[in-house]
Amino acid sequence: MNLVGPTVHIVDDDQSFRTAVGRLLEASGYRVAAYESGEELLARLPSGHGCILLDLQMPGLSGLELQARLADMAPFLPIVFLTGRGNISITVQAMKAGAYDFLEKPASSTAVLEAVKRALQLCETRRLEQDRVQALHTLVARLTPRESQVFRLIVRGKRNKQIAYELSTSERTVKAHRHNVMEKLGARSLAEAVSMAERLGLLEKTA
Amino acid sequence: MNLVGPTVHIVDDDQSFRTAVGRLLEASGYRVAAYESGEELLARLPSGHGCILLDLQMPGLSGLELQARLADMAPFLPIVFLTGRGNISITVQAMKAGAYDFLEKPASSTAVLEAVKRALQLCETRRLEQDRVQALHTLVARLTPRESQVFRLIVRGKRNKQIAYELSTSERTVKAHRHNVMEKLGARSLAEAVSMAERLGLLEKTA
DNA sequence: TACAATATTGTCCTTTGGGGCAACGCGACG
DNA sequence: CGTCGCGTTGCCCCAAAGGACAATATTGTA
Repeated sequence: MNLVGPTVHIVDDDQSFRTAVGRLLEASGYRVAAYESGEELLARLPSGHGCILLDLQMPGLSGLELQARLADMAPFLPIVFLTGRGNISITVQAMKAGAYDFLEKPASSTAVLEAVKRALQLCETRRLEQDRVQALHTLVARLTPRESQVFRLIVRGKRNKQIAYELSTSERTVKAHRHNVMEKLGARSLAEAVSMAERLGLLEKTA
Repeated sequence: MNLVGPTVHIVDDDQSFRTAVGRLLEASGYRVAAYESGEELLARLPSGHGCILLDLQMPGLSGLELQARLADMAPFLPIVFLTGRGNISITVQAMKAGAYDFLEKPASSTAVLEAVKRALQLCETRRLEQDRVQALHTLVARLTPRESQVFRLIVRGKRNKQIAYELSTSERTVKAHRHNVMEKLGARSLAEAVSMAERLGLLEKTA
């Protein structure tokens, strides 16, 4: 699904605007998907590489409301607001909520293209980071419940003896689990295992 | 120096405004320091717990220019813009540059107080985080050059043997350094040492 | 010059970690 | 009913780490 290249999702209730901006972006080599409302965007929730060009005032979901929904549902798609009736207060709200940029209509072609270009770069960065974390999650998910317990204790510096005591089992058993953990995670040293746990936030949580 | 409580630094070229806002904040129990220009603020660079209330248009340094300077010089002081002649573009610039909030004159007392209150909370959060990192830096700084080298290799999962080889010394020596490292860092396990290194970004850098 | 910090190395012993080999009990699923 | 995944455990052995005790060499500085 990612073979299609970056897609710019345009959400605006003004049909002529969608067409105009869509042509501009397509002329620059981007794939474009247009939506008449926030509800429509949510219905065909975009995935993959891209960004969102969002109007502020629309019938139904407002831009800010849609932004809030998207923060959960499509966290890697940067949002660029592009609106005609903005004000400072709204702008601040949008930026605080994580908008990547905020442009005013009419915006110059170069401004829009520049914003889209950078937003797509950000999307790529987010996805790479997401992929790294996802890969770690996948590895950790393959641990059995018991192995997972042992893992948490290992990366907190507990000795096999202590782990055995805390889990009410024998040291030999802990060794077996420990072996499985390291193998399943592909960690060639304790340092690697700790590092993985750190990136997954397993060290603060259970503190 | 931190016994004095949070200080709100007001930077505005309008004397009557400084006085008015200053009184409002003092009435709410904050310490206040007022500055007529960005240059004046930089000259008596504030330290400690606080935040900055910043006008946009001023003779000399503009608000955005001052913000850029402060990002380096006082990174824990959140900046709240409070200006009468703002526009969306400027707002976006300020927010992208890390401003905490952006209010328009005239702003209601409650809006100003609320923004200041939250900015001070953010300052506190930043300072706590900063203190943690600083504490780690201090510990690591106490390592001798050789110990530091050993530390970097330890937290990357290298065996004493390998470290000895890489540093062209004996395994016994590495053991000695390793012992010193763990003691100086107060790490009771390898996991703790790795965790400290991770927080200091020592694992990506030398990767 | 003498002291302090740093880097170095040795021997000896104990504790821990890691792995091989083998085995048992249990619950799930076909 | 048999297989499989999971958790369990024992014995034995080797490698690695940690600590005790001791010592040497270099260098910068009081």
